[in-house]
Amino acid sequence: MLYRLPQEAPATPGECDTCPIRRLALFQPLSAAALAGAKRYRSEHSRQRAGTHLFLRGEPLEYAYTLYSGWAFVYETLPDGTRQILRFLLPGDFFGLQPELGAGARLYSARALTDISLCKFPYGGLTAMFREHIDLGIRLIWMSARDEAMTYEHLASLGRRSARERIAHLLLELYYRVCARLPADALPVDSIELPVTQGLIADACGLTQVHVSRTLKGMHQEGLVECKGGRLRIPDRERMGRVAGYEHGVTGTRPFL
Amino acid sequence: MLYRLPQEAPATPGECDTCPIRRLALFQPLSAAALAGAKRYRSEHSRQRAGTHLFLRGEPLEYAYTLYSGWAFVYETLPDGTRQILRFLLPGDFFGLQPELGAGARLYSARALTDISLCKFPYGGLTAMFREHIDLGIRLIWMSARDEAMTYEHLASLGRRSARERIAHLLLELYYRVCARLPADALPVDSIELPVTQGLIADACGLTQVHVSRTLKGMHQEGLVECKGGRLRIPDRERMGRVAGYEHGVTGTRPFL
DNA sequence: CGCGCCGTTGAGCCCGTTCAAAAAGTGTGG
DNA sequence: CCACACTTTTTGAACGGGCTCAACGGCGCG
Repeated sequence: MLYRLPQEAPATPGECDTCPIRRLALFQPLSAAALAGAKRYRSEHSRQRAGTHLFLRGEPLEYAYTLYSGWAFVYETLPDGTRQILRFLLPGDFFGLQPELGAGARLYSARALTDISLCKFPYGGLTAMFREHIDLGIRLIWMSARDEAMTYEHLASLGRRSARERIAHLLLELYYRVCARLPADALPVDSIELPVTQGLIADACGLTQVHVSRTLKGMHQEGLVECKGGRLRIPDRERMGRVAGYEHGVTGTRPFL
Repeated sequence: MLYRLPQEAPATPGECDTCPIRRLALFQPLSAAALAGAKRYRSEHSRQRAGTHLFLRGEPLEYAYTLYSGWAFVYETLPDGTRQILRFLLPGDFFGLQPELGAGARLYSARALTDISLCKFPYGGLTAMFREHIDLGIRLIWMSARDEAMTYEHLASLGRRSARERIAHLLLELYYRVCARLPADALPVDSIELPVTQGLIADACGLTQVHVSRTLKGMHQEGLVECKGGRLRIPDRERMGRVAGYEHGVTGTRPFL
């Protein structure tokens, strides 16, 4: 299945100064001059087909990445063969940075969900890059803080929310994250493209695919969501938010980029 | 309940240059000179009683923290009143950094588990501090990457591990994290002090206190753990690691600081 | 057309929950 | 040192949300 994502490939892929996702990405705070300098810490822009493994648990640490277009995900496989998706990656997301414990081996894996393109940053140059471009480092700190908050929300889901709450929460999150990457004048959109199977939803929510199917059917019958054929529509986000168990007034209804 | 923790308060609390947890903490990479400069971004050293709320969901963002002595935890309370513990905090841990979404309000809460002391960093000065002391920023980036990996492991627990696996995993993690904070010549220790009730274990593992009690009893009968009266002993860490579902050879048996 | 992946449906079971109550610690004040 | 209150842990019995196993239908693709 081929997904044409809202965020099209740029006219000149690999050229940071015209990069359409810079607003969301690591390089956001850099001036044009600084950008030119920082680019040498980046190896070539790379394209990967859907299904490609970007890295696997146990492999040595080589690159950190910025996802440029398409979808990907970070996951862990447990001894019994089950899988837990740890994070869905959307354009602009920075990932693959990991401390050099465990003999410098990857602790988890990452895989392309659609055809993607990404920027690669060799580990060897990272510290130097941050030292040379402090704003990059500061930007990364705040991006990490954002991602941490998002992961905490997932922890609360897996620990304390019911199946339907988890699913509602995940779909709503993905909806908002996708919207945040659309050009402002395209909003609001009625439905988004969602290249995510029920099996993947299950692996992200700590459920079985079978139970996701049943739950999703129930939610569909109540008019809460339409999630089929790679598209997602949430007729009433307010209501969906209540099902997802959002506390009113704090997170608001637009949790994360 | 009063817990005397292994890491005693230092002779001169608040003096960074003699700080016994610097090895693990944010200030680790700084030279003595840099340390003196960086200290002005820190407000006074603060002590709190067990049970104190360090911050609550919805409050404005004021400080980030380094926990100096004692135990604390970060948690979220869901609409139905249940609680999910997101992170246990041990001496040296940096926490409370959060992006300024949600109208600059805290998205989750933090609470002291024992009597604690901590260093407070006003939000207003953080960016300036990182800009002035690049090494601090870089250190924080790597600490965040470590914490992210640890949180991912928790996600995998809540999503895909059974009750006994989750509990084994959590206890083993806490065991190693405590050990990493003991002076090297005190190791190996037979048992550690663990100021954590079954209710807290339940809230961290996404279980009920009742089921934690039963599971822990079973594990005790098999000789896997002794977890009572605020002390934890793990007779056979190798075996415990297998129960926890560690993949051999990657994480090894010593996952995290 | 046939194969593989994805989603649906059904039946039965089990892990962990819920509700309830008692027992065992732990800290406080007389 | 004991009495009392409170928190933590234990134990029992019944329930149920989500899982397992299994089969079938639909759709895209070679």
